[in-house]
Amino acid sequence: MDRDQTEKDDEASGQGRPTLKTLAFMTGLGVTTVSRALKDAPEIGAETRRRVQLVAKQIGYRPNRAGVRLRTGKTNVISLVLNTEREIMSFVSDIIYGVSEVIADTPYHLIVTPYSRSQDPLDPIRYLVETGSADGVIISRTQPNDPRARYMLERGIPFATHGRTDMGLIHPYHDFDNYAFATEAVRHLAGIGRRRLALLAPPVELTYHSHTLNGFTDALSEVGASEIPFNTVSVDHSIEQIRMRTAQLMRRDVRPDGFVSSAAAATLAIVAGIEDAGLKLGRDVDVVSKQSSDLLHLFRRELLVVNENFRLAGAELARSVLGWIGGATPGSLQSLSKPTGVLAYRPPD
Amino acid sequence: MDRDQTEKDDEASGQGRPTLKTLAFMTGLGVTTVSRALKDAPEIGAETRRRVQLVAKQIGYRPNRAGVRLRTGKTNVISLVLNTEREIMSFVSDIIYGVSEVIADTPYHLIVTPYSRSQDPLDPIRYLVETGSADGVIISRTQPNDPRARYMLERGIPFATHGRTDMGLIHPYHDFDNYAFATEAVRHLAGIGRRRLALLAPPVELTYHSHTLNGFTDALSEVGASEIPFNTVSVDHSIEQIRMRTAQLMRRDVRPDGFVSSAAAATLAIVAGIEDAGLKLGRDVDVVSKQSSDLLHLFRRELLVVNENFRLAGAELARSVLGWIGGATPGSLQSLSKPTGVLAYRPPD
DNA sequence: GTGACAATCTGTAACGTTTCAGTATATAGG
DNA sequence: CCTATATACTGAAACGTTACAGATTGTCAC
Repeated sequence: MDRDQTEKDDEASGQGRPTLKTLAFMTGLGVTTVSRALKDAPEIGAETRRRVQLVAKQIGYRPNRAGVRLRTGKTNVISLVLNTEREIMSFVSDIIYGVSEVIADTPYHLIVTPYSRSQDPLDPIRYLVETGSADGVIISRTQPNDPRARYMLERGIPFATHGRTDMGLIHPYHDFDNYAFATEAVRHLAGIGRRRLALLAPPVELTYHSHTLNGFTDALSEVGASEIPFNTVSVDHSIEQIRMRTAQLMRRDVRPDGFVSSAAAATLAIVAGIEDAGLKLGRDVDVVSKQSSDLLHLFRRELLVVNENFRLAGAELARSVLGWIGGATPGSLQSLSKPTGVLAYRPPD
Repeated sequence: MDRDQTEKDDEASGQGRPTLKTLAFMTGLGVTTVSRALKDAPEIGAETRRRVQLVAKQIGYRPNRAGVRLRTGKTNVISLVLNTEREIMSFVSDIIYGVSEVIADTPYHLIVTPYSRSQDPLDPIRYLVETGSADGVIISRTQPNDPRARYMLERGIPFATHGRTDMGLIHPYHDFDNYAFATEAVRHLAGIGRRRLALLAPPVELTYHSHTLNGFTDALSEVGASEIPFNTVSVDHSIEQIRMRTAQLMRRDVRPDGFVSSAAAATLAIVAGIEDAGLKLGRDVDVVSKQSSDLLHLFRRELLVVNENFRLAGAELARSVLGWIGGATPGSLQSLSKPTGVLAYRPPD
């Protein structure tokens, strides 16, 4: 009956990962005190605080995530939700790096939550919310009336969207100014004498479709050019389809002498289609394209390009989510990035 | 003094997420029994087991990850460790999707652990291992003598490498057969009359550098062609540098009439460099390139390409790690993928 | 010397899970 | 009828953390 209290402390100096108990043992303090000292609670003596923090640093103490998560519900996780087949390749890579960059010196981890073909985009969101798997969520492929944003807004879970919604609801977002992109593209094409323009737009269901389209048509009437409809394909279509449709279009009597393309890979297809029809880029037709990495000018010197920085988008989105988690007001966490360093430039003939 | 026992059960039917306690309350069983019934433990009656599992399914019970992790140490997390600036773009995206595909119907989550410029590649690994943040790890940019693999092998944490090591240690890996790629490339070039070949190799420190180089030189002597050294740059160099060096090389007296390139983006730069020097692809020189998405043939019809499937690599790597976690022997979890559907084909003049 | 009060520190309980060491109940063996 | 033994279930403890409700000092006013 007398051996029960000496063994109670469980060899707190053991070789496993240090815990609060280890620290308590080493400093001679209680676990509670150590816990509070580490988070600068006010009722801990200044010297004690310093002492605890010193020891903690020395032995490389790191709070156990599972312990914190179980006790507080805080996961220290940001989830990036991605569509497995429709997402642009460079987007995935750059946005991940952008997010990483921002959360690097925070306790946050980035988890990637994919959803695949034919699955309801709401599924992964429901999963995350129901299982409380993340403190914050980043979604892309945002729609004007986005059920995911609505859902998360209702449950009060912090999130940020890549692209805006149009539901009269306020939430953090980061968006590229596709309206500005389209207008600048059209103006530039008009400036070099192009009059009949076609737009390879984003898929209709996404918000930036209308942004792009509005910019395109507004600028068209501003410069007095006309539109050659090209809405049987979007940037979501396969390379082959876009190529084929472009070739078809270019063989018509009234064919475009200028293209505006919302994605780099699609632009490759457009150019291929143009050349399939026996026409020449820069002579018969000019193409302005968005790109996210500086490669299109290697493809064809004649291409006119505008840069969209996905890495920046990732960083901005991460900042927004963290801001919301940190208590900032959602309305203050919205940002729009202007077409940067418009590289559209035509080499002299 | 009498109100203390009735409230003890904590309103287990409450509206929060269902827990084992909720299930225990609903079935009238003990928490322990429910826990064991859910995992098909032998000492639970057949009917009880079915009943519990039915109720669990009905109310959508999902084990709390933090609870499991705290109790058992199992994180149900696979970590993909990536270099933030050197990783190939399409690699990141495809490998993530490949991994996702495999872990989709497992309880595993994918977390991305980045490391950046000038940081010791061992840092993120140490972090993961020390904090016990993952049950399994996937690394890329594998070196012949890879400290990361050694480290994880020592600590007994399951991992898989993209690319092989050469340390006499056995561990799961997935690799593309770059030796075969290089030999096939050289043979093909020789077949169309090319005699002086240059190789744009992977960075020397990575294992697949020597695989590629060996395949290249072995095939060179086999076909009796000669090498034009081009080792001042690797696929890790910037587009601009590769372009410039290529142009320099092509202006020399003895210049290559064939290139083998280990990466698609680098190939763009090589072609640009060739054209900078006033030469023509397909006439003065041919280029064989690896690619991971089917875009290079759009860039220049004359390009000869071999496909490497990163999505497959991701899936294979995930399977390996899960296999190791599941108790399989590391030696049985190695795979090598052959150059698939070698598209190297020369359009007739 | 007593009471009040601030300043510091501490034990206990709880988050949800699994494991350990049982406790009942029934069945069979002698 | 009593003891073994298998079957089916259960409570308590523990993983590491934080919140709550004290507990122990010392200081100061009166």
